[in-house]
Amino acid sequence: MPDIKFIIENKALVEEGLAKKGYTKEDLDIDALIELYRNIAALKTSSQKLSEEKNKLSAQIKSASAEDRPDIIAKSKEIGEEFKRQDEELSKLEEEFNLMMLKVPNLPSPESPIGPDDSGNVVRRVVGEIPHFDFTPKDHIELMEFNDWSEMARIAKVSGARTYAIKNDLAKLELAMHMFVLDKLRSYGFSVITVPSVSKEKPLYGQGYLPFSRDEVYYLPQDDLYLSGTAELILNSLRADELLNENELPILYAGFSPCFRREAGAAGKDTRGLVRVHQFMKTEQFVICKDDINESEKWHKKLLEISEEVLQDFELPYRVLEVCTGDMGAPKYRQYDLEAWVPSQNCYRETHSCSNITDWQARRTNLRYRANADGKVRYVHTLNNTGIATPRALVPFIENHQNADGTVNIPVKLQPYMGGVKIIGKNAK
RNA sequence: GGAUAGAUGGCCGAGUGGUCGAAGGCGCACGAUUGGAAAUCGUGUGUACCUCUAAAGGGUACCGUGAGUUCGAAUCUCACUCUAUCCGCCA
Repeated sequence: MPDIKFIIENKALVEEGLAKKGYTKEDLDIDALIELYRNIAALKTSSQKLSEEKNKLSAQIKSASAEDRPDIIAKSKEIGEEFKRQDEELSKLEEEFNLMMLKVPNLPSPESPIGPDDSGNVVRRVVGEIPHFDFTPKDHIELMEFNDWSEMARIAKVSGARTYAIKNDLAKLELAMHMFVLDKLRSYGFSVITVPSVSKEKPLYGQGYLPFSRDEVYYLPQDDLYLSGTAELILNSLRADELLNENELPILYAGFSPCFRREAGAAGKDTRGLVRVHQFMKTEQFVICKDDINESEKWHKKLLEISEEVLQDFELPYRVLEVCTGDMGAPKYRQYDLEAWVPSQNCYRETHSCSNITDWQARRTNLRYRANADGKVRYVHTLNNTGIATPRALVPFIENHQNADGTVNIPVKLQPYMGGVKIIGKNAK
């Protein structure tokens, strides 16, 4: 949701950005949007003039003589009626305009690779050695069964498809990963915060989930609430409508929450195991910073660096993908994905998604700050990145670190979070 | 679930029909004072939009949200939302 004035003044640029993101004129008609805005401005001017006149008359009434008074009142009433008519028309147009504005995506960074879909994503770097096993490696499901780490078949009976129940050392590992990442984020100055998984509707618009992908989110009609797909949703609205002091920035949150996704568009994909489930746990990095593209790009790099460090500490081979314009969601200015190596699938799978949203969400949540330099009020920039998301991250973790006897090595950095244990599994001593 | 109370500017808080964008305080900015700072004193300090513009200026709206009464609403009426406290229940 960029500024309408910016859209008018930079129409060519905006249309170019929309095209890069794969928008056609049918998706979003910028000319119609601008036309609508012009109509609103004209009507507003006209109705404000009426209001002005009416106010002037009202002010006279108190001091008017007894014989003038009825005339003034009558005139004022007349104007009032015309004003009401125009005002109603104005509300209608504004509602239409606002709905349209909610559909305007963020413009992509000039640095972002241009492409139609995920085929246009660019590998920026590949880190770590892909393991070569001198035995036949198990996939993560086999490892779980072998070590009595899960109840996948039974939980499907209870909770349906795409759910998981893991136990014993694997359950401990899942929680240890979050504790490890939360501690790391705290050391970088983030406030650790646990947040709810239910949300009212408004924050979904604030985040930019709505009006774009309603199918993806669980809805609780009895309470008119939604289940959150990520703590980003909650953190993005936590400070909504506030006017911050620049000295409060940047605000760094490490948010932990259970997350829920319907996976409506993923039918048939990753149906087994821990890769894609309806409910998972995520530690999220969320940053609120100044309205300065250099500043937010700096944070974007920093967030990426932190999650790369997580994967390195977990001793996982991974690659950094820069997501192309056509594969980015509407809110995003620039996006990197991290993908960790999954031996059983012989490919990299996404574990982290790191986005600079610039001021797009802040405009929706009305989150602003007063700049020290000139005292002006500006929208903040927001950024988000996965800290760690489980159980998905367990998949590359246990597959890459497995031994011939079915045990799994715990990387040195994580051992303190596992009570000093170096190897887990039924054959471990 | 039951019962009360409340929602005003960056924050706190006054304000029961026109002189209220709104007292006072805090905060913030600038200035004076000081060797420097604190304290003190002085001055200033809302947001959004429209119009005009080189700049200034002019105007409209906003006191939780929505409707209503009135020539005129922060103030009166109605509905709703949210918050706090107490009781009950509860991980």
